Amino acid sequence: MGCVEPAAAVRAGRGNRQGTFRRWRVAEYSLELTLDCGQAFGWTPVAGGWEAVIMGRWVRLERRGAWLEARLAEPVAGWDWLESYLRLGDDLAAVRRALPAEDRALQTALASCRGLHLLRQEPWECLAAFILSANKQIGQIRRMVATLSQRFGEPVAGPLREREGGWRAFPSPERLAARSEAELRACGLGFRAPRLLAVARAVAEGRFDPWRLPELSLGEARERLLALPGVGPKVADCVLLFAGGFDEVFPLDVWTLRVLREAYFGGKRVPLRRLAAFAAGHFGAHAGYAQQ
DNA sequence: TACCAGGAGAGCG
DNA sequence: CGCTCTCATGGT
Repeated sequence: MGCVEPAAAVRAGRGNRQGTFRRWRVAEYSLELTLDCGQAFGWTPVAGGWEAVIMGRWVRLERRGAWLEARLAEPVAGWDWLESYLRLGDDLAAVRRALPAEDRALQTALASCRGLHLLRQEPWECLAAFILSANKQIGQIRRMVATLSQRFGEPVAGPLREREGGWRAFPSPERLAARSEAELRACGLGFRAPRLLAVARAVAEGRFDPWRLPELSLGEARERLLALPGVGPKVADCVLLFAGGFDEVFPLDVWTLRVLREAYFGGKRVPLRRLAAFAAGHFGAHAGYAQQ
């Protein structure tokens, strides 16, 4: 039954309470580990909390003792969208129990990442961000996402921020598709600009629908992602895991490859496809949590 | 200044 | 296939 205390859920009418403030009693939830681990790139630490625009709304999250608090700029009718995004229903203890107990390297990693949740992000923004991630560091990815939002994103109600011209959502496919490659390059995207633009146009024109990925089988979803320019195995797996609801996916990047080689193959050089096969078999249904 | 960053795509043998 | 090189840009 997850991290949400049943009494709180009942009292709040299962998340349908109206307003700009909501809090959940959580057993295990680290905002820092969850929002700053490289799965999402839009969150900023502000005055002891975390702020971002998600699902078209400005949101501030803060941890107070056993409570996770959310604050909005405008009232909403319900909170399911945020509970889903944060995956508040995930029972981390149950996830840990389902992962291989005899794996010491994994158990050590789990112990140091207590409270790290996967997120269920918006498919389009997640796809775009990971297309931008190619050969970039996390800080640079954040900057690209922020610049695109500032210049091309939809304005969103939020607290005053004079210097940056207010809060904006990550630009929709349609808004990006209306721009030129030169305008995207001017945001520091480099060779990623034509890739992002091509995918934005594919989505805007209805040739690809990232919101429908969860309806597909894993194989089908991955295949469709890989057909897009700028999307290879790593980016595809990140989108499948962080936005597609496929928890069994284990994205292989340079860091996880390094760790896998160290922990399970004595640091020796191993063919990438062998590492992929090992990860797929070893970690099981919650491989995504193991990877994070 | 040289090197590299949580990849992908093109060009080889 | 599997390997290597290139691709823009900004930060150490």
